[in-house]
Amino acid sequence: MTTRIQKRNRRRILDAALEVFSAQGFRGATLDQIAAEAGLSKPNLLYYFDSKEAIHGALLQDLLATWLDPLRAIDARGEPRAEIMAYMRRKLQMSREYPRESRLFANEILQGAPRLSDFIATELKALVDDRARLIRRWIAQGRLAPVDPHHLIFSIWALTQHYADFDAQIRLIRDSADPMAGAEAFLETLFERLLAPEPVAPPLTPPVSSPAG
Amino acid sequence: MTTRIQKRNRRRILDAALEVFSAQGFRGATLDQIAAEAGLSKPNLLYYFDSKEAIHGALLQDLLATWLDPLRAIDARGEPRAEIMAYMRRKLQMSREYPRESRLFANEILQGAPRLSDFIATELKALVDDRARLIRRWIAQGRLAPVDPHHLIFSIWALTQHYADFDAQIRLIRDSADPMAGAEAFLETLFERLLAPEPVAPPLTPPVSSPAG
DNA sequence: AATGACCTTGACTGATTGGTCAGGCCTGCT
DNA sequence: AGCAGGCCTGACCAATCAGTCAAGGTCATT
Repeated sequence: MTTRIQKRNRRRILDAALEVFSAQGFRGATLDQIAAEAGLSKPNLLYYFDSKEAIHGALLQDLLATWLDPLRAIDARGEPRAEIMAYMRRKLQMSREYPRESRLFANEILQGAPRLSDFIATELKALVDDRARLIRRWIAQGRLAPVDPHHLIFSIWALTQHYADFDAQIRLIRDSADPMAGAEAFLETLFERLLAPEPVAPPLTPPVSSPAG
Repeated sequence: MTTRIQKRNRRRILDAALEVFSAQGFRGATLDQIAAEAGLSKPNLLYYFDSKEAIHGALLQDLLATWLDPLRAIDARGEPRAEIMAYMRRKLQMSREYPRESRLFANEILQGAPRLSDFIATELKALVDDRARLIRRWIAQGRLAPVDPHHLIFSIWALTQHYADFDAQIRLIRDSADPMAGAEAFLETLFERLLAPEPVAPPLTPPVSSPAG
């Protein structure tokens, strides 16, 4: 059973670890930093978690448990453009509310995804492929502009996570106190125009002169 | 003066260091790794460079010397949409040809840009602000759709660099041998639709009933 | 082939780091 | 109050790391 103290200290440690790992990467972070941030001693950290790896693994597990939710929430029965716009908005919201988690993830991928390759190759890939099929169906129905579904998903990831992952750069370039100001409106315009089915010419039935069935 | 051997070994070291730093980050990389990758002994590395910091600094300096070129090359006299499309294509080309440099940069920004804040706050910001003014002028002339220039630039960075920085993830999701296949066509569609001035209604002169000058 | 500058390295050092451990403290229960 | 479990820590260890150094090897020039 888990005591009150355990619950509190595990939470403290994971929060401190998220702060440090997301800012320094796995190898750059030290247990001393995490211990200081958590207000605990280093041996005490190791009383609650077996190792540095274990702390990091627990963080990743927490993250992955909800990482796919926004993508999963795309509803096949909804209106295509509204569904994708809502997905983009959910991802942007995640960047705003959980920038440390986004950077933790980015750090892992940047280093070649050594600890995430299994998750990505199985769970994430399966979900993405499924959503790509759905988008392709929507396109075939003429309800979305014909775009490559994988690249569409990647573009949503890239654009939304950029605001969390490259926050330091954006802050230095924009004078605004809120580096994400205006981002949502911009991305809405961008994806509205990308996905609007209007500019798509209906499938041409070329004026056939040859005898057809 | 620099001898033939110096030139060769410095190049070897910087190439090895780029490989290791871009994959592991500054703190994650070790001189032993770099030495092994370069085929030199660790003391020999330190014969050519004063310290680990010095190697990393030399890499950043090399990178920053050309990092702004694509943005600088936007020509105020050119056709607005063509200029921005060409900029996007140059950035994508950089991600294709120099993914390690892109990841080196991304690593730095992710960690809060400790070694780049000066460059970003001065050189990069000045150039971005200048380009933003140019884009705003183009928009005022009705030659581009009205979009926030800063977000437009950020979106080009996000979308193009994503293919280099998140390469590991993309590889695992796409079966294609070339993770960037189709990226250029997709991004061309995306930015064509975003920037096309057509959907923009001309500035409304509302049917005024009150006396106007 | 001799000279001197340049190049290379094994062996080392001090600092940092992840992790251990024996012992002491606190907390909740009776 | 006393006790048993869970909780906490100073001191320590072995491994790893950036960086040093003295000594020996190599190269171009004469």
